[in-house]
Amino acid sequence: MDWTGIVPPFGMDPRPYSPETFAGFKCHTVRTCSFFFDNMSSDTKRFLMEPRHDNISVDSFLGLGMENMGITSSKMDEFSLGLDFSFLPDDFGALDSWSKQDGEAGLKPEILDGFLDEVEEVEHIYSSHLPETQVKKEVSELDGEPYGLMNFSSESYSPSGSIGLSDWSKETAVSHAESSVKVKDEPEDDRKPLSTLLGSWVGRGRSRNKNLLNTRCTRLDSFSETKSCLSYDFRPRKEPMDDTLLSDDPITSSESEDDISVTTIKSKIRTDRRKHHRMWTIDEVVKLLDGISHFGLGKWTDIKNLFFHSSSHRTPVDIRDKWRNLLKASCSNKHNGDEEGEEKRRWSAGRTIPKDILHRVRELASLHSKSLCDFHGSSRNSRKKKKKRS
DNA sequence: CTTAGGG
DNA sequence: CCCTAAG
Repeated sequence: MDWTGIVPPFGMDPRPYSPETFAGFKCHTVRTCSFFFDNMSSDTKRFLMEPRHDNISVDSFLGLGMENMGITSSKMDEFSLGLDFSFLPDDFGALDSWSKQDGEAGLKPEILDGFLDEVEEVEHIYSSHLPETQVKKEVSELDGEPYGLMNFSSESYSPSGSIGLSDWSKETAVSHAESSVKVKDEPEDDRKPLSTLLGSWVGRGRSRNKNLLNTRCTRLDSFSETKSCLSYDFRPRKEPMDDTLLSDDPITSSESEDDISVTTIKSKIRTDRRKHHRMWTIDEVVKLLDGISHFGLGKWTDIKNLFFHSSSHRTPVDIRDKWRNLLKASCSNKHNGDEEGEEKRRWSAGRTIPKDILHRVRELASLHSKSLCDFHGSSRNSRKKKKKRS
């Protein structure tokens, strides 16, 4: 097989596994199996690798072949911590009955659905990289297998329509094939080491570009790392979402994933990693102030879309919080007589906000009838905060 | 979903 | 930065 253009997960060499068998079914050829395996989502891999037990360390699998990439196990810990396989049941009775070619007994629909989604994604990847004839050939090699993995045609279930891991994989594959990961209109793009990047991939996805992505994570807010959001979470944070990619997705959510199953399966393993703290730059603050003067107070989403569109971080809430802090600072800092240059220097040290900025803050605040210095901590006789919207 | 407010 | 309650 020609490996060109086929990108193994996370830059791993595609061939270290060479599993003759895995997932309980035999592979006709190593290359078929290996390819199939590599392009499978991690969830599916694990599902197949560990049909009965849920307590095998993910690291032990993910670490496979990673040593020669200089990825330490501690870094892999960071990576694996962010993964949530909770959508899989604790016992894999479904698979057991399935393996006995019993499609009915003990086969929980939601489990099957989830698994079929994965299979679909595998098929998706599969067909996206191979000529059709070759696909059919390869698939037919698997067809006769006892588990009949590929026997489930895509019409045997309603496609979830979720963007899915497959799309992300394709995206990544393409980018890697072109040996250039495009970061669109993100000037302050700071490339992070792989460990950090992995950490970003698996961090909480919630509220990241939520206004753009919520179509796929509908009603799953509370479960940041559920299956449906996995693909969402899996994106590098620095990578702004491609609007075209989003908009051309006809089906907007995987509502079929009923809350009950998600809720019941929801894991206790909630990796609660905070978003990386990003210092606000002067430029960002200026943009924020410009946004407020443009839209007025409270139009955080508008401000975000117009002035922070290229900043994939900085959610409307972030912007609002920053304004809150600026307002507070403008109050406490209003009796400051430092000269300009000194302020700028200290700003870079993260200490003081330039006076002109605070001036604008106060200006805007008074312009919008926002009483200054009425924050809880600022004055001891904390007045009631009265807000007036335009 | 978007905002406001508290932590 | 996070979470939650309100519209």
